[in-house]
Formats: sequence, C-alpha cells, structure tokens
Amino acid sequence: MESTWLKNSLDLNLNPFHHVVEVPKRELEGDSVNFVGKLVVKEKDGHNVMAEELNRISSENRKLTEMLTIMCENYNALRSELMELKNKNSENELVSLTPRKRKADSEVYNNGLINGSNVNECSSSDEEYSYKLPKEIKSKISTFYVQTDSSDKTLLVKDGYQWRKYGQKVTRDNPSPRAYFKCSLAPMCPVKKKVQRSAEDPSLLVVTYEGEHCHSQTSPIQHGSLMLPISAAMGSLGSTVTLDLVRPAGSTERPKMAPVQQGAEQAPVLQQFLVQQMASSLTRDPNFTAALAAAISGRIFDNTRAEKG
DNA sequence: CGCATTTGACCTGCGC
DNA sequence: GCGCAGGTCAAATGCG
Ligand SMILES: [Zn+2]
Repeated sequence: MESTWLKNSLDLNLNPFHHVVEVPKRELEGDSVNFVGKLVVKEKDGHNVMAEELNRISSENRKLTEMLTIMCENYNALRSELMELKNKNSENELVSLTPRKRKADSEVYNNGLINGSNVNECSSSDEEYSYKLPKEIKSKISTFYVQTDSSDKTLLVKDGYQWRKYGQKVTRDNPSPRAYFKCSLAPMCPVKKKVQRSAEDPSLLVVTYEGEHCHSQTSPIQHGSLMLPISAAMGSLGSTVTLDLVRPAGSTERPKMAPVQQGAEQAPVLQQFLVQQMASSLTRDPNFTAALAAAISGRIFDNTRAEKG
C-alpha cells in the first residue's frame, strides 16, 4: 500500500535524473563512477536545466523525508505487532515475570529500517534464547538523533506518544543529564525511552527507545522534530549528520562546536543525507544514490553557494 | 484535588 | 567485598 505512493513520489524524484542520464541502474552494480562521469559530461551541456531540476529535487526530497519518517513509524508499529505475535506464538504468555526484574540488556540494534541492505531483520528476536535468558524481556533498543532547539531544555521530544518522566541522572561521559521516560499512552506499555543531549552539540538530542508499543499512536505522526536513525547518520558520511528542518525562525545561530554542520554546506549535506536515507531505506537503486550523492557534492554545492551569495 | 514532574534515595550490575 | 555508575522508585513539589 505504502509502496504505491512511495514509488510514485520517488518516480517524481527519479524522473529528472532519469531523462538526463539514462543509466541502466539494474545492470551496473558497483560501477557508479562510470555514469557519474557521464552525468558530469551532460552537466556541461545543460547546467541550467540541472540546477532547475535539482531545485525541484530539493523540494521533493523534503516531502520524501516526511513520508519516510511516517513510514518509519508505520514500520516500527508493524514490527511491533509481528514481534508480539511471534512471542505469543512461541511462549504463549509470560505475564508471570516479576515486575521488579528489569535487566534490559538485550541486543542493541538500531532501527532496522535503514541498516545497510538488511531491511527484513524482523526475525532478529528468535525464541531460542528464551530459555537461556528467563529474565530477558523482549525489548528492542533503537537510537535516534533528534535536532531540537536550545529552548527544548526539558528534553521533551514529541514523537506521537505520551511520555511520563520517571527519572533523571547525570552520566559521566556527558555533562548533560539523561532523562528517563515511560510511555503513558497505554496503561501497560513497556516502552521506555532515554533522552540525553549530545556532548558536542547542545541542540542535538540522542533519544533511545527501548521496547515496543502494545498499542497505536494517538495521531499518525506528530513530529515536532524529525528523527533519524543513528545508524544512517553514522554510515552516510562517516560523521554525524543531523537534519535541521525543525529549526525555529527565531534562532538562526549555528553551533560552531559541531564540526559536522558548517552553515553554507548544510544544504548540500541535507540533500546528501536525504538521498542517503531514502535510497538506503529502499535499497533498490544504489546506483542512483551514488550518482545523486556525487552530483550533489559536485554540483549542488556550487549551485547553492552561487545562489546564496 | 488530581495529575505530572522533580529529585534524592535506593537498587543492581560490573570492574577492580 | 567495595566502590562506581547507570537505572528506577517514590515522596515532595508544582500546576491546571
Ligand atoms: Zn506505548
């Protein structure tokens, strides 16, 4: 169902590039450099066309990002249900475990949506260790980066759920305190989340979700902030990349201490990451990703700077 | 008055 | 066994 509109939207995005460089993206698997060269040659011909199309791609990518976020939520919800079903199937019910037994040291894996090329790792929680770890509660841990403003000192992240803060501790590594939340949307929801401000970037929050919701959200999506998986952020450009789409109009200052975002380069970086996120999640057109990334780093960069001043 | 947040105390795992 | 650090509880407090 979702793939329908997704494909449609993606087609919008692919269209400009597709008619500029007719690359058989089904054949060259790792020969991305090849048609990148072709693309550069083409760009000499129609630079204006390129800029125009890239502009369109820019807006398209923004829409795609929102859609992808929604899809992320839906995916998590579906995975949640799948897990529940699997667990219910394997061990019937285990409501008899002691409430005080909390030893959530389960496998930490980042949101499986964007993790290289493995999209279907829902089967990660096999029931074979259920007898091995009786006290291990089926809990998934996924970490997200959330870009917020400095005014968000309360560490409250609007993600469509209701959270009740039940603790706050200061960690040794990070000078900023870490807040502990529990999902209060459902009376018995095992989901917990930890929110801690990044040590380098004061406006960057590291949100760690633990567990899975046994219910649905109140609204489809209420992102006051756009979250992105930590794995994607790490694997994309080698350094931490954050999206700054939620920056309020009041504060235009840029944290200088963050070496990843440097004012003028932000637009290209954002573009690049959008492409990375989209392509990585889809994992069907890696060549397109490489081509667009190369094109962005090579062309949009110059174009954006020319437009800005 | 009912609710959520705050915040120090308490618990537990882990390394030495 | 002890101390440290992370995680949780719960009484106190604030707020609508
Ligand atoms: Zn929940």
